[in-house]
Amino acid sequence: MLECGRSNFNESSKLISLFLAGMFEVFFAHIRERISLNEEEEATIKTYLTPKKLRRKQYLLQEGDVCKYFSFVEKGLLRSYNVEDKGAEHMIQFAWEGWWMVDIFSFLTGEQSTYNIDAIEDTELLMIQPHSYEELMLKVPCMERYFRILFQNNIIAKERRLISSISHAAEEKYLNLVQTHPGIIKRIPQNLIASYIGITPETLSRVRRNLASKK
Amino acid sequence: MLECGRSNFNESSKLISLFLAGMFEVFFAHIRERISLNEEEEATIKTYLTPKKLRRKQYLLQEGDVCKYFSFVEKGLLRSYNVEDKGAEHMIQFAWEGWWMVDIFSFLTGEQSTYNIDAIEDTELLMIQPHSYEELMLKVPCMERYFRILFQNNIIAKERRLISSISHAAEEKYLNLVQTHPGIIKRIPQNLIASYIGITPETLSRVRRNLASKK
DNA sequence: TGTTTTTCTTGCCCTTTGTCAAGGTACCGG
DNA sequence: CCGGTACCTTGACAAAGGGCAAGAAAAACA
Repeated sequence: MLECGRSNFNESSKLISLFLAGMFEVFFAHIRERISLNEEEEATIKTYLTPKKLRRKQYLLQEGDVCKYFSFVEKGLLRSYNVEDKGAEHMIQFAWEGWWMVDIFSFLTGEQSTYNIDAIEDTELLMIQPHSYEELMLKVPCMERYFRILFQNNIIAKERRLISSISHAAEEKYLNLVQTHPGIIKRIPQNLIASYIGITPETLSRVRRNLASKK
Repeated sequence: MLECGRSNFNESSKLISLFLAGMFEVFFAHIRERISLNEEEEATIKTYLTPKKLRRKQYLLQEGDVCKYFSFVEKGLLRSYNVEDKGAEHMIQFAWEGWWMVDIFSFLTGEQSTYNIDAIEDTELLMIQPHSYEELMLKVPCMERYFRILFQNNIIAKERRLISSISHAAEEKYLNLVQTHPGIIKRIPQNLIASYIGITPETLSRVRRNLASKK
């Protein structure tokens, strides 16, 4: 896979190699912000990743299945959520360019997931499986460091969301979200945002009306 | 520090060594559940840890200070919380035997903390400072793995708390907490538990009365 | 471009939770 | 053992948010 730099490439394989290079662009930019890698390590990492495309509304994981992929979003937008007995959906996470998506519990333990993951927009992913995840960190030890740093930052983000959730009323929770993720608002339907902050779509609509009239 | 196994120990230094061994008991048990260590590595790790005792109500961190310690609870019980302008406290985390406590954002960035951390019970800690934290992982690489695994599990726990928080009504949130941390209820005052799940002490009191009458 | 589906807004009413205040209970420290 | 502080419970009322239903607006699709 991905043997670049050979001399007898024709025009079409140049296009393929360009396509493949583009495929990892966001991914390695993200990693290089956190750790440094040499070319050999980059090449090794690539062999552990499986690219995949998802169309809008397509599922990556359904409740009851085991989460077999830790997925990096190169392009597009995913959501994870669970569904109550009564049918209500609760947004757990969104992931767009530069974010990972997974049910980490199911991924690590192999137990059935209670989450659903699907695509809000057409999406391009790089996926890694549980055994590859473990093996990659043994083969390329600095990836252990990368994931440790990734998780540190995720804990900070989750802790902030949690504080907002237990501390504030609907309006403040919404303003908080707009502030921390200004980009989110334009790409994600309002009813999903409402669910993400734990209020109904009607309440969010009213909150936004009040905010608009205040200004 | 901690050079054990010398032949000329007298009675009193035996007592000291026993005391010091007890001091790390919970800590190494916790680590050994996640990774394996040889004696040399254990000895190295010990040199990075500072023991500390806190009395009930004593502060480990106050809002506005920088969080200079990543603290492991050997014995006792800590809480972290922040305080609103109006004076309301919001519990962020509890930590008892086998848990770490820190404002990880402030610890990693050196920026001022918005958290307070204090002791609910008399507490014994093992603390590590930011530069030691980074250095330890370089000297004992499997500690990088340990923290990666620790953070993975913390993410799972935080995600569950978050789902409970955005999905459920007061009663369900309380039952959820009782189920995931049965031990918590006995040691932590009810008003702090209420704050932890984002409801008022009055509401929690009513929830508990309803639950008691249902049975 | 027209049609269908999804998403958003609004009004009305009801439930849940918060607020304030008072009184009781348990626990801690001298 | 006694007094004070912290904690818990209860009631009455207020406010915030949820549920339902209908219609408007926007987006997707063919």
